[in-house]
Amino acid sequence: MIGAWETSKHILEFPRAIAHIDGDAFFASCETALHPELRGRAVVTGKERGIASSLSYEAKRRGVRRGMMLSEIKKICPDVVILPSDYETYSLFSKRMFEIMRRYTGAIEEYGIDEGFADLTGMRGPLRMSYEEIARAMKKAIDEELGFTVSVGLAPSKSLAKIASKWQKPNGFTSIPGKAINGYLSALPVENLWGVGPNTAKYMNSLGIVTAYDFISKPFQYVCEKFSKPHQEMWRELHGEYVWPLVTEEKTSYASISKTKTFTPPSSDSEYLMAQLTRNLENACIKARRHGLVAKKIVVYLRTQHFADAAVEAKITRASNFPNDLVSHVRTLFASIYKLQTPYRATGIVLADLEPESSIQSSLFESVIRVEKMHRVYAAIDSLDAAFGKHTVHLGGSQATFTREQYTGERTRDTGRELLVGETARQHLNIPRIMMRI
DNA sequence: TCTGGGGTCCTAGGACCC
DNA sequence: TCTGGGGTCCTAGGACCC
Repeated sequence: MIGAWETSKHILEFPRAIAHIDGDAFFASCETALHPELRGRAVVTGKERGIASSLSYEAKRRGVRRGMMLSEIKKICPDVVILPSDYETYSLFSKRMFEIMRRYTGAIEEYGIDEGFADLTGMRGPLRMSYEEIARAMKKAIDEELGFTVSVGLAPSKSLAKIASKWQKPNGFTSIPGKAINGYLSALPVENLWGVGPNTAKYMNSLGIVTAYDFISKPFQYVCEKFSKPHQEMWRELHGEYVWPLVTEEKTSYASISKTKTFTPPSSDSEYLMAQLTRNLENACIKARRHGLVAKKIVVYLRTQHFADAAVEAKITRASNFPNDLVSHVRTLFASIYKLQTPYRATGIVLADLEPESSIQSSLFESVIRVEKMHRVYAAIDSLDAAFGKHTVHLGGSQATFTREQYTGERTRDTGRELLVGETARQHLNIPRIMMRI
């Protein structure tokens, strides 16, 4: 238990200096940096989804909002430039941003593609600058080298640094020292806090807590009675205590890998839904193989038109990242939640309880030869996909999700075990449509 | 924000064990 | 066999983030 005395002593003697760096309209800014002729124009990314995912400030000024339909955007802003999101390219900008940040401190958390934290504590001496000077220098270097601006917040904790970076945007710099906290929080609605979503906001309002200041004014004891751990921690963070540490290790692994797909119109055709799930499974397995992970648990879920999700999961006795190993589990799970006559609008697969491939020792009872063979088969599939596009080789079961132009559309008798090859690769390599049965 | 896709963490409650 | 207490593990579901 942390007593009040201990807490405040900690704050007074050793306040942290946490900077939060947040890219301004990051995706749109990357595009503008690459294509200077777009400067000053309304730029929107998200073409592939049909809705705006990132917008330039000019687009915002013209009334475009995140999530807006592209057709609607064209109406209110006819000269808008609409681009597909190019994550590969944005990742390169992101990488450069974090490299610049690391010049000032090694303690960097890459929180998202367009934002991160830097712990500047202890760097005043070595850099011969105040914390504010360091944070400003960091911002200046990023702005100049990336070709677009970021907004920076400086505060004693992560959640306050987040508030600070959002305080003035774009191209903002805001510092919230411990003494100034109340001033910033008194006008801030609780729903703007990091970690407070619509449900918690509603709950807080029902307790008469409307602003962030209302929240931190409550005694800690009260907060412990009414809220669970994350919001108790948030209360301390907002008081200027450093509670949530920076996660500075590079993310090397995943807790889970999921793939979902929404389709229109909704469908209640079990064969079609199962085909979608098979394709979700193939996608998830591709990612798992790329990261050298195998799943011990698999989750299947279906989303109805009304967003009432149904999900079931199963343990996998033999951890795997091969779709043909897992598809029978998917079929069983699907059958247990699928309801006749119910239109579904999306399916999803989650691979969970992931472990490194190397940690799995094959049981004495299973054929070592078969496992070796599957590794070679999927190594070949992955390289064919790399050469001719994703899903060049796929299970017969996911056939129904592909368009006719791309594939022949024929039904296969055995959807679970046949590996089919896409037309382009077939013609180039002169291989049969049914590559093999496994 | 009438809703896309990919994640993480927390909690309550049940099963099961001494 | 009506009954006490405590621990651990697992699962389902909720909530939130970008």
